[in-house]
Amino acid sequence: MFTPRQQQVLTAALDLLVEQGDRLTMTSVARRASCSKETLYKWFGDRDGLLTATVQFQAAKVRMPQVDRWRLDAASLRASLEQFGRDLLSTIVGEVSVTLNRLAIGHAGAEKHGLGAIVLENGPLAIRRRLKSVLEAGREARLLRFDSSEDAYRTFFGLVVRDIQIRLLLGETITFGESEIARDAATATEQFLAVYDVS
Amino acid sequence: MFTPRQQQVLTAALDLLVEQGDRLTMTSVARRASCSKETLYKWFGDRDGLLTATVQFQAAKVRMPQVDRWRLDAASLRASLEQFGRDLLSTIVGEVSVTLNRLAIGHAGAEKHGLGAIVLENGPLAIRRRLKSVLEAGREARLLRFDSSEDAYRTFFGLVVRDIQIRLLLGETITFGESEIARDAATATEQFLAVYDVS
DNA sequence: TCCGAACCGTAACGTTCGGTACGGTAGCTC
DNA sequence: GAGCTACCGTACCGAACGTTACGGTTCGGA
Repeated sequence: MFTPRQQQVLTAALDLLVEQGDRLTMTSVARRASCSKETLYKWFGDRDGLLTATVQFQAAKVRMPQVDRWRLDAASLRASLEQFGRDLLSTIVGEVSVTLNRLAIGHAGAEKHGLGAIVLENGPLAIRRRLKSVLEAGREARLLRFDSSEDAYRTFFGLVVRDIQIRLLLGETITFGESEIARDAATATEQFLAVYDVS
Repeated sequence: MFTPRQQQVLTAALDLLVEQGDRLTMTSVARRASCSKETLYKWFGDRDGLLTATVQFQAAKVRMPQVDRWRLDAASLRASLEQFGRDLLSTIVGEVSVTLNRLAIGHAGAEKHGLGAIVLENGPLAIRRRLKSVLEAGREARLLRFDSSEDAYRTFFGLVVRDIQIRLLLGETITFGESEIARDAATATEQFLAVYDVS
């Protein structure tokens, strides 16, 4: 997809993005990456192309661990859900995630939805794909009860994320360590099971 | 706070903001409002001042209906919660809300958190203030059980909003009518009570 | 050793846009 | 009517920045 040298450039762009947000200039990227602007334009077309490539590059780095589906009982289901909650929260509170979401949201405001689609696809939707199969396995095993796995996923998302993401995006500085993440994921799982568990 | 003429100008700015996002120029605002740029700078200082005033102006227009707290029983509590859910969803899915949230998020990415604070204060936090008192009244009346009303509010927020807001911000076009809002608010209330109801 | 491709660094171009200056006008006061 | 204030419309200035152009360097292959 990208040559090693291109990956160096994209890494530099990502760093600058985290540091300065959307205000990064082509000149600053070229300087940081020790490459010429001509090369940037040759490789990525224009500024939007560079940003798109950067987002794709970052997205490709995120590799979701797969979760076992065999031997699903109440305990392992709960553990899986908690794991998903932790993954989701860890991703969302990360500086890179906040930065790229801000970038994509800014682009969406300029009628350019390309970045938004990429971020959506590789953030929430990637989690969703994995989680849905677990949820459906849980239903299959008579551990959960719901009509639409889509709705169930979105409820889980809401219980985990709550207002964290929007507050981070709006600039609030929330310190979120491993322990808070684990606690929130556990609480959200508890609440999710209180709603969807076969009771 | 603002003279009628100033309100005309801010309305024009808000319209342009919804139409073109953050790309609106001082010239376009002046033209749309039929005023001179000199006046804009005299009244609002600079571009950021104009944007801030626009956000404040819009925020001041949103007047939350108060909810009765007397005679709180299970039915009226449920009705209040549903009403809050509908209010929250209606606000969030509105074009103006999406636009101003995008604007504030962009500013937060540029280390200028002023707009983010205003949006936060007049959006989620305004709802929270009202909802918290209802929640605490519910606890007082032995209808709800929770330790932290803050956590309870945030859970309700998550159950109502789910992934709607982030998807809208990222540019997804979701058609959301009265009926969907009512249904989602009802479902969220149901789920909230399943978690926090004294059972 | 020569050639060409790729790339670096930098200079330059053109546009956009925030911000300022200025002349003209309507309305109000004395 | 003179003078003042507030405002409109427009022209202008300067900086930032995306984009292009160009000379110089490195390096692999014939």
